[in-house]
Amino acid sequence: MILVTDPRWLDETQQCTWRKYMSMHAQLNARLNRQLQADSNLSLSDFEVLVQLTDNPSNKVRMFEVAQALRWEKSRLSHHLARMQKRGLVSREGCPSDARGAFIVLTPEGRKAIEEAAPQHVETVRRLVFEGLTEEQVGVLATTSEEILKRLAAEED
Amino acid sequence: MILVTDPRWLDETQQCTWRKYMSMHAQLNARLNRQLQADSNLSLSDFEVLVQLTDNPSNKVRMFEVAQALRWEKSRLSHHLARMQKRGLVSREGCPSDARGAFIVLTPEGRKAIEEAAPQHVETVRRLVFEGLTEEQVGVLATTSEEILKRLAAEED
DNA sequence: CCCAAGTGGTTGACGTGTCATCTACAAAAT
DNA sequence: ATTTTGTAGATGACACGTCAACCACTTGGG
Repeated sequence: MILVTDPRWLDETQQCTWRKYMSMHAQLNARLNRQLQADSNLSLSDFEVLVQLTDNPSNKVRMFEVAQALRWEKSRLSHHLARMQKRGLVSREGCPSDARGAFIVLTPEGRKAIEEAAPQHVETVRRLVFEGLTEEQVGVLATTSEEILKRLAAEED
Repeated sequence: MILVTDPRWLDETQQCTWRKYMSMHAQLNARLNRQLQADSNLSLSDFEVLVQLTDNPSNKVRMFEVAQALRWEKSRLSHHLARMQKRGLVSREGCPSDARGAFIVLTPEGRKAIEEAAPQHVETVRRLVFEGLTEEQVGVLATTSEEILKRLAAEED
């Protein structure tokens, strides 16, 4: 029986925290997806793409910029946009200054969709997450996320 | 311009925290999946199922118990087990006391797979997550996860 | 100018997750 | 005993994500 802390393993607290965290996120994510889908016929991914478009005043962004912002693989974005385009949420437009490139453009329906979806979605996030946390807990969540992001970035191949 | 805090929206800090959190989790998850896949040819989901089996001394668990423990939809588990069975990681066995039921059984290959995968996986989690956090931050992560889990459970339809 | 290397984006194959529906059996109600 | 209701699990259709390979264009040496 080993009682000293092996630096290569997780202690009881860490393991328990890890399981709770993973379970929490999986369920939270599933819930948010279901809520969005049921109320607005959008997935969380659709929502994130639309946010990128509305964040930009021209409602028109280069694909690679969206991919960078969301840290999506380009093929994922390509597939996803194809589906969103088929549903009329976005359209594509060539880029004059770089013949390879493509703009993705928010359509009126896309705008309508996110404007209808946002309030309920945000309210769900607020109710499930922030309503139950103190300011300090929110602060720790932010710094914790930052720290992990830093480590992920540092190990980028 | 509204300066008072609207209880139905998120303030700047919350919104920023939320975006960081979501981005962090998405990347962390992707990284863990890639690491497992590359080193052990397992997905995170495979891993979680195998953990359920090794957690039980008989290495044999009823499907609905796994589904409950992981909070997976039964159809998801059914599909996933079909794929795992095809790869030889688990096998199925009828249940004598309930003719509808099925046991899922860890095969020797399944045991070998998780025993090889676990150390590297745990080390990756430790390095990316726990190494950078203080004990207190870990504690807050645990209580935060618990709080959100509580709220998810409370709203269960 | 030309060619090699890089970048923006697409495609196909395949594993994964959800929903709705279905079967077979079990348990409770009448 | 029969009928209803519920539960365990499978299945098919479809949305989603990743990987590897690809095409078209750009860029940066020679």
